[in-house]
Amino acid sequence: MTKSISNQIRRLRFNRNEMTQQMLADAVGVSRQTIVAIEKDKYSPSLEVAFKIALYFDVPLESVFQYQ
Amino acid sequence: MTKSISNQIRRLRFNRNEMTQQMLADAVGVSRQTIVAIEKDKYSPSLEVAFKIALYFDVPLESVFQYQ
DNA sequence: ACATCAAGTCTAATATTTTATACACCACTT
DNA sequence: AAGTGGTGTATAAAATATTAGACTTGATGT
Repeated sequence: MTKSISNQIRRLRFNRNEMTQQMLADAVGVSRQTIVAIEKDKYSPSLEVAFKIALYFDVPLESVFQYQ
Repeated sequence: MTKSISNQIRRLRFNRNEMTQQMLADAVGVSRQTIVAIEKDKYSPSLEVAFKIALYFDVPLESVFQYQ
């Protein structure tokens, strides 16, 4: 029953314009390492970074990140 | 244009069962200080804590936290 | 074969969030 | 007047997120 956070960032990147981690990092204003770590589920981001990513992709936060 | 995060936790607490900060903290599994700090916009929470709060109130994350 | 680019890993430093503790303030009750 | 409960504040410590740098690997192109 231990819930965890998953995300669709990789999918969104490729659906977008095949954008690279670096491009997304720049667009969102974080480092590439942050994108790598989140994609690989090394840790969950801050709410602020989560919102920035959702805003960039222009989708609701819950379609980027799932808590289950 | 500097966006920031606001929240409706206080409103939700009172609409719910007039629950106290301590009750919410216990229900969500964080300290009361965390609830105080978030309510007072001292910092924005982790995505995980944000999800836990939304889950507890049984509302979408975006109706607890707004990024604007 | 060499160069380049995207992605993954590692480590160490910095920044931010979370906790614990203690105390002050206000409203309410006895 | 004294006690209680809910909230706000302050501080320092612990935990977690973020950054920067260097290096590796695989794929692709010249």
